[in-house]
Amino acid sequence: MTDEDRRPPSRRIADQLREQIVQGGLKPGDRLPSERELAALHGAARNTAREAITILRNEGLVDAQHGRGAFVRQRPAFLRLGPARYSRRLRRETGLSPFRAELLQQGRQGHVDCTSVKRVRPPEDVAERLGVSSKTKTVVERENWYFAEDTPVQVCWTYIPVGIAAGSVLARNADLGTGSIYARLEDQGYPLASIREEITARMPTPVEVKGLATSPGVPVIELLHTSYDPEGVAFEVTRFVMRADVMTLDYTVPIEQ
Amino acid sequence: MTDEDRRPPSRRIADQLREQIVQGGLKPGDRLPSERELAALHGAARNTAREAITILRNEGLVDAQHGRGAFVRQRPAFLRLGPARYSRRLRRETGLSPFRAELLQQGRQGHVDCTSVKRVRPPEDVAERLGVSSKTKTVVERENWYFAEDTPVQVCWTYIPVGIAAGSVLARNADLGTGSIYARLEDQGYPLASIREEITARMPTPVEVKGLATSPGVPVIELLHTSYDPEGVAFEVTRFVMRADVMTLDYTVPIEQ
DNA sequence: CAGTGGTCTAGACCACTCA
DNA sequence: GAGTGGTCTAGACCACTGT
Repeated sequence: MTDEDRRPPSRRIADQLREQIVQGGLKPGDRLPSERELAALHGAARNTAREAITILRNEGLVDAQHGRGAFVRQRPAFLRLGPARYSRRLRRETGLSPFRAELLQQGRQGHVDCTSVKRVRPPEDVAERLGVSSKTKTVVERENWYFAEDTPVQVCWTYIPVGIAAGSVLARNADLGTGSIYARLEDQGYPLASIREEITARMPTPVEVKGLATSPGVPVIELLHTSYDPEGVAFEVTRFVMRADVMTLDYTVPIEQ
Repeated sequence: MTDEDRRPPSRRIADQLREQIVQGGLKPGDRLPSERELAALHGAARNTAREAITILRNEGLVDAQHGRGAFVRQRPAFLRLGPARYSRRLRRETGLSPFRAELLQQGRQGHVDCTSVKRVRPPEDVAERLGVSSKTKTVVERENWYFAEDTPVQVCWTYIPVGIAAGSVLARNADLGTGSIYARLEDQGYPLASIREEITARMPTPVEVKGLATSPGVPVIELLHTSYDPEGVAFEVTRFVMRADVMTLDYTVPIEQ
């Protein structure tokens, strides 16, 4: 009656499949009926069955694979990133970068590829946070790709004022050594005292879909990180783009009275 | 040559429109050519032009309106939510809830609707954080809808152990009074000392699309908030679901040495 | 090879918006 | 009423995956 029948067929088919997924009749990893099967089953055209599956893909519930079928999406083990990864103690004890240290704590493995280091004009929002001009090449940009067990999970671009990076390994694409980037920034006279992180989410661009091996229906988290020294001077900004399906951010913050 | 021509027509049309959008030839709020116009323009079927627009919608770049056309999406003014909104000082000075206090600071207006208060069995993850059983009705659940200038921006479900809420206004759907929920929790002997927030993003469910008046192509941020008293006892958990297109989370966190 | 999803065509009717 | 997006049909060919 009522709503049930007013729904267009593609919605009805989608709703029915979704029901089976959330109820557990279709489990993560299970294959859905093929588009042609679904169409025959519901007395509809194949495009209509296809539209139903598209709806579920856009909700992130289903993952279609060319030539294989459409599958109930598996949520990979979640990575957690919290501010604890920036602590000097952790850096000293493990000698690792924040990302790898955090992964290690969770009993996982990962690596980071630095794909480019160059001097650039900073984006507007980065320039603002660093207090430098966005008109000229005032910063060093380092591009990094992060992998957990060989699957890409995030990209980032780190911006460091030229005055801080110049002459140090920070301005070159070379091994950053023990303790990674924050240890080198400390060497330059900028110990990390506090961070600001601004977070939002959006759909990935086509480039990001390719690079992060994600699929439509999976958003990305965009995080703008700023590092401050004990005097409150911003000395580094990083823009992260993370696969939302594998990432949880985790903040514990004292509340000022 | 090469890649340009191997792309299917729908992609080519989408890429071309995207180019115009990011270059600025098509500005936020501008109407795209109609599906029929696009089809004629490219010598393709209407469905092909439509597919191109669907691609852009799924990227969150375009918003289609039945009977009116497809428009380059306007990013509404961003709301910022930071931990500062939980400070007792702000609560005392304004007498407002964290949400309205934060909005006020940004020169904006909003309101909150509490749509239900009942005793329930807590979800697994909530029970875990509160240290209560998820088998029985150990918590009071309060559902709230948040509006900024009359547009819905987030929903949340707040869970308070029955032992803390019972007998107080927290267990009833009534005006919470000056300072709102955290003032009442303080009255009950639980002043807020620190918070933990766990953040991820995903596509909205159909119910959320309807309730938050968002459209496909706009993800939601899911935030699990836990409140701790000075002894580190968790006394309240809230699950937020926020429209990612209007929301930025903003954390400033000291780094432990 | 058969079966799958990816894409396209050329129509059709409906529901909505706006003048 | 004209124009828009929303949905559907019944075909077709391609590209990919598996056996």
